Amino acid sequence: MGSEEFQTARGTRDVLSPETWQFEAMRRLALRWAVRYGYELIETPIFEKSPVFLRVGASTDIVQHERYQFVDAGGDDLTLRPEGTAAVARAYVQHGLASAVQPVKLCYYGPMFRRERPQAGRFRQHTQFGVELFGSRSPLADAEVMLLGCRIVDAAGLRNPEIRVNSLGCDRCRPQYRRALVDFFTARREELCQDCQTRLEQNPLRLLDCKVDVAVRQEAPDLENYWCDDCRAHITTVIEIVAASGQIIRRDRHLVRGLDYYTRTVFEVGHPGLGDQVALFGGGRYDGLTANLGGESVPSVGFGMGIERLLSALPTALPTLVPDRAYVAHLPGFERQAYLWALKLRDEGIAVDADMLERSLKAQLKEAGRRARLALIVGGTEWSQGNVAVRDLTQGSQDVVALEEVVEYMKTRLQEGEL
RNA sequence: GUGGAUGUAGCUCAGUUGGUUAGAGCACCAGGUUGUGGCCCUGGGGGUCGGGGGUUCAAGUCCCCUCAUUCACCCCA
Repeated sequence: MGSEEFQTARGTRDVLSPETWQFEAMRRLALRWAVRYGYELIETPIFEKSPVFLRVGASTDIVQHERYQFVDAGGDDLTLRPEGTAAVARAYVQHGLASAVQPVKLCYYGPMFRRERPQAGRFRQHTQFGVELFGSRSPLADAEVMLLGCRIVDAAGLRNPEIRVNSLGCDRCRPQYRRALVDFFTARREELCQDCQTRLEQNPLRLLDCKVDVAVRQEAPDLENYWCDDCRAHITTVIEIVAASGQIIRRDRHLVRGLDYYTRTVFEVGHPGLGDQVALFGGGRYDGLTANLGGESVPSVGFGMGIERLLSALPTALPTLVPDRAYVAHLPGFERQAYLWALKLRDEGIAVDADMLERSLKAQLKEAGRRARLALIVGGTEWSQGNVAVRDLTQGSQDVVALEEVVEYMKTRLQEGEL
């Protein structure tokens, strides 16, 4: 097991083969769909100057308590990114993408860091795929990002995902609702749990999704009755478009989200197998974000998707990208010839292994049987006649092939992979 | 940050009311077959019993602390 101090840090883990290939396949799947929907790929650093995140989520748990923040040797105050949106918005402003052709549709894929207590589907380092659509205030934009997310989930093998959606209103209507909410809960303060009493002061909207005070919250005023005409029209249209596409969507009047930059639309897609609390992906609209980062105000929508969660929820593994392998075994005295053949076959595009432990033919074939589909056996009478024995390790059959035909023979017998 | 459960070989786990050198299956290596894997047989390597302290003639086993894992809460992907 090894010494404790030399193990992965809490909430992090190694991913070994074959699981690594599942991650790789997932990444390709997500990017493939994003490209179909017209997105460009962006990569931002995994750490940013701390103010980038502080500015965007000052009141949220993930930047208040869960930050991996450090001061480097030069005195810079830096933070490992806890989410993708702030960083991508920062890049949008920094590179003047506001003057590019709108809308600007970007997607990203990479690790995120939050110092949380690990548990099922929750890690201190996890991988997110996300998209951000800048420059459109149309309900079509909201619908499009939701639908893209659902396509990826569905294509990965989780059929018929269900979107839960809500509108938090805008600068005009949300303050009124907020006041009504505070009034309502203040009057019934004694009935609230400890957490909710503090939420009442810090983030009243959060009272809506408390799992303890379900009875009280049922009676709380509904956002729907406070939406202004524009907000009402917006969320209504979003739901109509998504539904018209055949995608399941329903409003959840208790859905609010943790990042406080959201305006109007917020949404989540969960999965029963993961427990109802955790979302596969979630996001919303954040019309004021770029303004907070020193740019002009640009309407935008996006989501973040938890890759570890999605992979662990899949009923069956993703198709593998790994090609069939071959193994070049040898009789005593033919190590060098065998190795040269392995090199030649690799140059021909075939995945090939060869013995590096000076093992017996028996041991070589044993290893080959575990990791390869075909084994070449170099040496002996076949070799002296200009041939080589090729053994099919799944069937147990064996052919003698002329050396000049080996490459072609192998290519037709082995299934190619994407890697 | 709060609460519960669990830590014995690479993996999955036995280990009787505390009692000799801590076991099995799988995996790994070698031999049986000096030109052929998968089955079978034989042998082998591999463990500070998570760590520290305590009780005891004696601790994997009992007690305390600690660390890790895990589940739930908080929050979130």
